[in-house]
Amino acid sequence: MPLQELSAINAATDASYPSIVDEYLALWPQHLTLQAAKGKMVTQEGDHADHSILLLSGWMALSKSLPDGGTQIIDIILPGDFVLLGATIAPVAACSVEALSDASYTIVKPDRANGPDPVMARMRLLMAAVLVTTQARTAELLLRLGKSSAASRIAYALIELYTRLEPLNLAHRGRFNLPMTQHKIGEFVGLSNVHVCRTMRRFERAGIITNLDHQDIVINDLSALAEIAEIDLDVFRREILLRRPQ
Amino acid sequence: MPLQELSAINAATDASYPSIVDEYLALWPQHLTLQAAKGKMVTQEGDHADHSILLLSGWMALSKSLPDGGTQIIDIILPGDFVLLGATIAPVAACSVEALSDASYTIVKPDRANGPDPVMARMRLLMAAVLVTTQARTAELLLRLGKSSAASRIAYALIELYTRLEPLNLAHRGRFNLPMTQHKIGEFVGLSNVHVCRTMRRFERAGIITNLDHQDIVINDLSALAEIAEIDLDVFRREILLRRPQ
DNA sequence: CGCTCAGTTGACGAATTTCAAAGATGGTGG
DNA sequence: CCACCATCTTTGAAATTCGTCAACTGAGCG
Repeated sequence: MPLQELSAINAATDASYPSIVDEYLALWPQHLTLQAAKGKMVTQEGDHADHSILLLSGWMALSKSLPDGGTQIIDIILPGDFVLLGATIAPVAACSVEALSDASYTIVKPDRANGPDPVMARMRLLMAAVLVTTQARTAELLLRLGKSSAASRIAYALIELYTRLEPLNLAHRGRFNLPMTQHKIGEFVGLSNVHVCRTMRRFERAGIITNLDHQDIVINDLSALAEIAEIDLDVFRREILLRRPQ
Repeated sequence: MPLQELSAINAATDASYPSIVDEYLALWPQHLTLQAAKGKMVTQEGDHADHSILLLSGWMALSKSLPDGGTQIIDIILPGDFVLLGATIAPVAACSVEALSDASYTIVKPDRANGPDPVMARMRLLMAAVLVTTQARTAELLLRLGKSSAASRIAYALIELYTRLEPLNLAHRGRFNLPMTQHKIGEFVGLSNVHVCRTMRRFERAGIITNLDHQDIVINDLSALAEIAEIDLDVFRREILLRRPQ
């Protein structure tokens, strides 16, 4: 990736810390900020892990793989999201975590959230809020993989990402940066890269989306996309978006 | 369902309360036991709900539906499992809960687990343990729906259920009661009922499973099934099974 | 310039769904 | 007890969706 784009991404994400990140960092002033370059596996499935990751900027993917090599992305992680890698009961990562773009993050040890201290209680509440929405997203993705066509699933993925990026100020007027190859998108929605390509080209020829230089996507007709995805946008926002406690 | 079988099921499940249920009920002696007849929707997607369900006996299914009517089962709920219907932050059920067999359950209010009281802390730990394994199962199912063939997914589902039922004393020597129609199995693994039928008949003709009167299933060759499902049974048990805290 | 990697497109084949019809089963009411 | 009914299972045939293979293009980078 050219240095120019890199700094552009960082500028955008630095400016967009969601409020939950601010609050977390305030609750834990001693935090350490870590960096991961695009493509780096931050955690491998099976690794020992009893901590969580709080993503500060950039994109990551939570994924699982079959022995034969097939990989499924379970969830796309955006700034402000927690990843619960493992619990004290089961200190083994069930999923891999990979940086989809250059990213920065911080580690959350479980002892930061277990205890009677009111700061810890607040931490628990913040993390619970993120985890509930993560579960909701995963369940929704499962529904899509089980019951929807290729076009519907891709339309759904684009809307999910756009809807989540908008309140983070990472998407404006339908346009956002999508740091995923068609192969990765396929791993997310359960399709081959070839079929992802065909379907997105069809959307593009229909004028529904525009694909600028394979980095930026523009959704020209959100309601058309929502119809293909079988989404009621209002309901969707209510269910999928992160609600900050209190 | 004939009365005979009903009492047989109840006898089996009554005898098999997992230890977590015992502990929960001891922690909360004032609990109320509720009943749900087979087929009853205990909770509808979209309902107001800020509580959890603890299943005491029988089977339930957690599911989501598309507007066009397609339904995907997100998770099969067995005795001892919690269902987190909604959080205080978002008191709306993201999923429906349906009784797959006659079942008994109890409601867990959030105020039973939020607080500094050591009993509540213990409750939090118990619930967290169940929720972590639930998430692990959901992620694994997502991987299967995205990347596996029909045969592999069905083999996987059978092994998942068998593996979970065994420590509950609800499965013995490969045999267990499966209170799901082929249509429901299809909703679980993302296939049409017709293809579920074809695939299971193929397993049966290969001698891998036996289907007794459409109620009881016998896994004759677990390792063959594991190979089809691309599962390492030891790893699988470690990752998927409920670990009780401490 | 030549390399690699990602996107694009066509042709073909495999996996799965849908449609349709024929058994099987258990429950219900006469 | 029997007849009827609804639901579930089973099987075949046709249609559809999607994956694989293969070739070509274009952009970025050394």
